[in-house]
Amino acid sequence: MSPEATRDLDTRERLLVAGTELFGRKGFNGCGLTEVLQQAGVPKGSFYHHFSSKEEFGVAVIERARDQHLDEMRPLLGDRRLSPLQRLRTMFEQARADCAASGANAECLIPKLALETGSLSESVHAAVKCAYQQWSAMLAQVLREGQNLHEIDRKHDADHLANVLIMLWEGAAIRMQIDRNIAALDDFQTFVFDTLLRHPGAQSS
Amino acid sequence: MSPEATRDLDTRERLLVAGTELFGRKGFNGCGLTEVLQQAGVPKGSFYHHFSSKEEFGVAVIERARDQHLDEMRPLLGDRRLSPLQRLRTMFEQARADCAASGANAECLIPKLALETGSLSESVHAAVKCAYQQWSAMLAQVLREGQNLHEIDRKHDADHLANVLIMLWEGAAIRMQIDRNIAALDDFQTFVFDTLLRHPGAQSS
DNA sequence: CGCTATAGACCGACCGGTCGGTTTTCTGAC
DNA sequence: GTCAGAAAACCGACCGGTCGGTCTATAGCG
Repeated sequence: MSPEATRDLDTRERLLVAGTELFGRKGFNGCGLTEVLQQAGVPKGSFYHHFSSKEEFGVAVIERARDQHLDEMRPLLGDRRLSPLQRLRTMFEQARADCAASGANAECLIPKLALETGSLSESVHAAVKCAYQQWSAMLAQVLREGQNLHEIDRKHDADHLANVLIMLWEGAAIRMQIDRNIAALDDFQTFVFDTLLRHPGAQSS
Repeated sequence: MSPEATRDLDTRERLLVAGTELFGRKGFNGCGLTEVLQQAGVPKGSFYHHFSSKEEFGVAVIERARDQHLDEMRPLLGDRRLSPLQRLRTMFEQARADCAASGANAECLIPKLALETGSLSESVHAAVKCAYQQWSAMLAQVLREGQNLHEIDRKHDADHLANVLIMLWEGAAIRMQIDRNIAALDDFQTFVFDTLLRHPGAQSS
């Protein structure tokens, strides 16, 4: 990487890191640009060199969170040393651990920002929908594998089930944020892995 | 009711109606007081006679939505002419119809506002938790009845299941707001009533 | 009349964004 | 390698507008 690219990414990245943390905590409209800039240590003129508006910045924060989450999910869901069900469990346990450590992860941040800014722009809308589609597709693939191996109950259509799992996770994430503890995520894990996905006759190991 | 009380409630109620609609659409921080006042046709001095701050107003909006939702749920979940499962189905179908008609209902509005204002005050927090506890208790009671009648699968603990249903509904509500259609709520219905709650051997009618 | 409720001008703070100036980096000519 | 000019990136004072809240005056009511 050339020096100017390093400089460019450094400032921009610092902004995105600060935006991710502050928008996650205070919301998009609840946190002014000034605060983001202070935390990132970037003056206003620099900000507008990189992003044409706060809204474009918000889209970039969402896209970054999405891509990071996908990068995290991919190796976990693709780990062929484990069975499909184990891969799913590992992935959700990692997500739970992320939430326990920092209070939120991309799957919590993105819908939160989307709800708040949903009436603003098509860019936000498109970025969020893209995230959901990718998450859903990845989950559905692993679910299908598990069903084919008789490890996961075939009662539910895999695509439908993937959507349901994401919705349930989002609901649990809301409760976590409201309750300020991760009990809801534990409920999610228990429900999904101990009963919902359980194949009649499969071992729980 | 005395005339001044009518007068008092009229202005206050107009504010709460406007707040419910605008906060639901634009969020708490995304919608300024001026806009609420314009829609309600209430001058600023009057607003501050009834509410000491925007935050207190937000809490009142949440509490009103919660109580209205409970008032709506109660007769549906308590209708003994129907079986427990049918009562649940009717209630969620009514909620779905509310969302289809107006874009949201209390169960969508409350977590949305809670996420946005969660770092603000204990009052919001307390009001939201109270809502969840009441919804959950009501659902759990009906689920338990259905399980006792072998109408609803006993695989899941009723209290746990009530929490899961609420989380799943919240997740579906988020998707609805993001996708701008109610397909996610239909997925919720299909999943919950056609598979999840179905008692092995029970008729679907 | 006294109290409640309304009315709206006003306040300082904060908002997102603008814009002229400065510094740093890059590029091509010599 | 040096240098001059251009481009990229940084810098922060400034802007008009909006924000939530204050406060004095007035209207309405019993």
